[in-house]
Amino acid sequence: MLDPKLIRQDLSKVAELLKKRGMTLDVARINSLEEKRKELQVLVQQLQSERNANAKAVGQAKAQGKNVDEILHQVKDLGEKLQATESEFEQVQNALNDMLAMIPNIPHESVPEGLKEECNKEIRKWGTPKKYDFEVKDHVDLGARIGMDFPTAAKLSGARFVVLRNKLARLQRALIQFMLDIHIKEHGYQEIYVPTLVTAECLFGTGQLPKMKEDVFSVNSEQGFYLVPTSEVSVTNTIRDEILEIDQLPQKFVCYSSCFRSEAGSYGKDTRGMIRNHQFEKVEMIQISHPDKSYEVLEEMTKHAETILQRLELPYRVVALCGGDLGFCAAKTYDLEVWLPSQNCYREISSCSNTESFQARRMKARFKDKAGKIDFVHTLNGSGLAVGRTLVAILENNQDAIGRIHIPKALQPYFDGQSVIE
RNA sequence: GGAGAGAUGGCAGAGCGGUUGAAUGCGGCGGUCUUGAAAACCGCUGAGUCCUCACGGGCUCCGGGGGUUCGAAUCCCUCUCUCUCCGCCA
Repeated sequence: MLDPKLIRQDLSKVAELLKKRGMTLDVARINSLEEKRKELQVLVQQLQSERNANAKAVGQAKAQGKNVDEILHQVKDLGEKLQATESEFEQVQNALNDMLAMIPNIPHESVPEGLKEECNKEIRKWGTPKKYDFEVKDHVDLGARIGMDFPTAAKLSGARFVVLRNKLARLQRALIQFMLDIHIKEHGYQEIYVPTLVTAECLFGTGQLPKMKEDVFSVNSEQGFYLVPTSEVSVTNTIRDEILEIDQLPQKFVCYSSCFRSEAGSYGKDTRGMIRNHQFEKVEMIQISHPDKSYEVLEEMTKHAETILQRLELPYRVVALCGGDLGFCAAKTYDLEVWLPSQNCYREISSCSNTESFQARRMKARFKDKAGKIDFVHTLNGSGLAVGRTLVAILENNQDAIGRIHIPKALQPYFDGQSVIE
């Protein structure tokens, strides 16, 4: 959520800045609602003040044993008037809040201009895609022989799921452990385990609701749970409604969890394989940062994700997303894209974003500085990494002519010291 | 699943229809004292929001929502969560 004060004071500037995303703000409607809001709020508070004064007068009169009929008569219809005004005010306020909740974050000034994917800016590249003197297979073909089982997954749950058997299941688990160990031991993150079934309130906090409702699965339960599309939802919401002491910052969490996405709106996209499944595993980094530090943190966190790819010897590039490609909450995002030989291109494997105070404001996550001044924290999140896609990348990049998979050195200790999946 | 108890400021804990945003204690901050520290004493110490250039002033919040009332932390309804006992269970 943007700062309501900013919206009030400089709406045209906000509208201008949002154009970078290709977003058009309904300035006229916001202005007229805002005007009404002000008028009604002043009126409501005036009436409330009157009511309070009267009630106090009654109390005092009674204490002195005086007759109160006269005061009571005077305030007879105040209640009704107040109630009517209050409900009108509430309506306007709700309408305004609903609009506010749908406005995306303002892009950082360093975000590349442009609305299309092609406008994303390559920041750096690491590694060189291998040359293969044979026809490369994609992960589906490679996986079929060694335990990647889509037919069975389809039997269980339908399209966009996978069953991993035997060594592939083991490989996935090794990757999770490997990533967690690096982030915990080398990058200083604290491991955290969280629920993957959460309330609507959490999803509002991290910005998936109300606008991105179609992307998340809701559970048909009494409690109205949702399945998290990323553990960012649960982890970031741990600080909802909190006022942290300044020395509690930064908070660095790493969390492994399953993630669930409905992938509505991506029909026909990546239908083959395990690039875009309804359920996938992810190791997620979250940082709760001081506002002054959050852009340093973003750089640092991106490097942390890169470390994993480097250790796994997977070629990748870092891309700064352009305005039009930014997620709803993000002020700035770096995507890490890993080389996939079968597609002959780089594909997203991690996304690191600074949401600044956008999520913090939605969830009232604040901190208190030394002087006692309270302000919103900045929240950042980054995949470190998407495990399923990492598995795909390892299979495809490390295949040989006879379809064996060579395990990267750094991962071998997590894989019983084995170097090959035959 | 059954029976009961509870939810108040950073924490502990009073208040159970009127001038209480809330006694008291602890903690925290500032000061006096001290070579320094401790102790003692004094003062301050919740969040949010609206109007205002400002000075100020108002409003909201005692787990969430609704109701009764001129007036609710206090009464009623409802939901959530926590605790105790019984049952069941990975």
